[in-house]
Amino acid sequence: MNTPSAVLTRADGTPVRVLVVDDEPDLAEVVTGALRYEGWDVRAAASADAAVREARAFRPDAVVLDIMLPDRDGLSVLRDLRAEQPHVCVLFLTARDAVEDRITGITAGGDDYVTKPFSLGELVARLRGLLRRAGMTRERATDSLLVVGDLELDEDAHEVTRGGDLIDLSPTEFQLLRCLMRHARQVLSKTQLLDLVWSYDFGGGAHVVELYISYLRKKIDSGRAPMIHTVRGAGYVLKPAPQ
Amino acid sequence: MNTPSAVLTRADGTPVRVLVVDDEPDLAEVVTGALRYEGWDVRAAASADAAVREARAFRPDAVVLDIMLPDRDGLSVLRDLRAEQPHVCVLFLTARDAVEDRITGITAGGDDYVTKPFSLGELVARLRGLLRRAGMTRERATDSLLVVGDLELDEDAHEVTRGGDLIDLSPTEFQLLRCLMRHARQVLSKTQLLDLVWSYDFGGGAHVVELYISYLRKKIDSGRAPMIHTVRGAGYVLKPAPQ
DNA sequence: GCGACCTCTGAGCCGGCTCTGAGCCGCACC
DNA sequence: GGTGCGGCTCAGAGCCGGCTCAGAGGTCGC
Repeated sequence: MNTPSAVLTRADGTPVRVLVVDDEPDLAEVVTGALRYEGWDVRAAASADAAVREARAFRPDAVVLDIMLPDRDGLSVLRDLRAEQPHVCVLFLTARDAVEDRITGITAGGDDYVTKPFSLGELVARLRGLLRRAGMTRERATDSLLVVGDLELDEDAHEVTRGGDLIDLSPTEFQLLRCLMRHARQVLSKTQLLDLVWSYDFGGGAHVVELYISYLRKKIDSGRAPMIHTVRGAGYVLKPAPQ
Repeated sequence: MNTPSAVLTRADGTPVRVLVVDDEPDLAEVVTGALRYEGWDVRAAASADAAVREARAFRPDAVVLDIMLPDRDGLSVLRDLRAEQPHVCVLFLTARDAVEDRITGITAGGDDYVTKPFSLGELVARLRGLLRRAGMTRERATDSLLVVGDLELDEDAHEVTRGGDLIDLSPTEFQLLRCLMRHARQVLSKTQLLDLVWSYDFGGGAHVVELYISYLRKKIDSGRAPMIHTVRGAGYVLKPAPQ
């Protein structure tokens, strides 16, 4: 789905390395798959000890780390990781109701976290942001900007403009648009959008996607040449409006 | 039946390898036949355990996997397959009403699924898409574009143009044209088209094919040199119009 | 505790798509 | 030239996919 040029790479041109640490096999599988699909080099570990061992051998650029592990606390794993690789980026996975004060200290150090249940698109975007800000990749700071035609989306500032006009979007609308923009000129099925934008435990059907597409159209396309197109029986595409 | 140049091959030039996993012998037979017709190297397995065993020996590039297997769940099979071959592509087969649960998130990982009853052309197209995007073949990313004369069909964007003019097609028209273009300069019988474009449980006769050919002609050939030709008693061919 | 916003469900509507049937045309073989 | 078959096209019925609206429930901030 990504064109090769869009793959985030390290300074030396090899794919970014990510270690996924989670003890739930299904979740680990889905996350691993999504990151691999980004073109990254991914390995998985199911416990804290395995994570430390794997990190030593694999030397990842980033670690996706579940805070609730069977054997040890995530924060102690962080200390172990940092002891050997001070510059590794860490993205924590945490339950919503879990204490946030422990985490807030972390984010000050440049790391980030997402709360369960999360969406895969969000996870990938956060990870990309971490890596980019850590200067670990070939992308420049300005590459937080997605551009399709006269439509611009700034992933860092969470800002969207069309033809220079600022457009206010809700969180879900923003994620949906980001997803469409990252795959511009390419039909995405409702299921794909559901899998990327909505959290993995979402029980509902693809109807929500239609609904949010209609919201987006109102905010982005209304009164202008449409950019969001329906492909009946297939899904939706975002394309620059022809002049 | 394909011209050799059209056969999708791995990087080393050997045919793509596909493992078909389904416990219904009839369906497995049909699918296996269709994939062999593409020039691919196909093997079959009738259970999850057999699939994992076969995959170990056969080392397929892609797996067509029925989600409803007698012995095990589809997602757990996926895990087992990925554990040994992290980059194998998986196309799930699933009943229409059984979608939604159990396989959420898989399209975000680059895998895909088709719902029963499906058409063989659809199955093949999805599989080709998976393999192409996984970079497992000689084709480049740009090869989502089919070109015959001044007629172009972009499988990713679901876009068709003739002489630069955008042509709007319904889902069935699109599939039919894709099928004709993939077998350009080659007579396809109405039965073949029926088998490829319509789902395998379609009850009607070949008359629909005539009907849809006439729709296509109106949209593609009208006012220009015709590209779709009738071969009386044999079927239809798509050829570049002579200048 | 209240209000604003966001998210999702359900229902209804509309349009277009798909397929059936019938009639017509023309080629081909008597 | 007649007849029959294969193919083409039109018209219409039914259905399905997608869009929108209205409203319930939840969350967050004040």
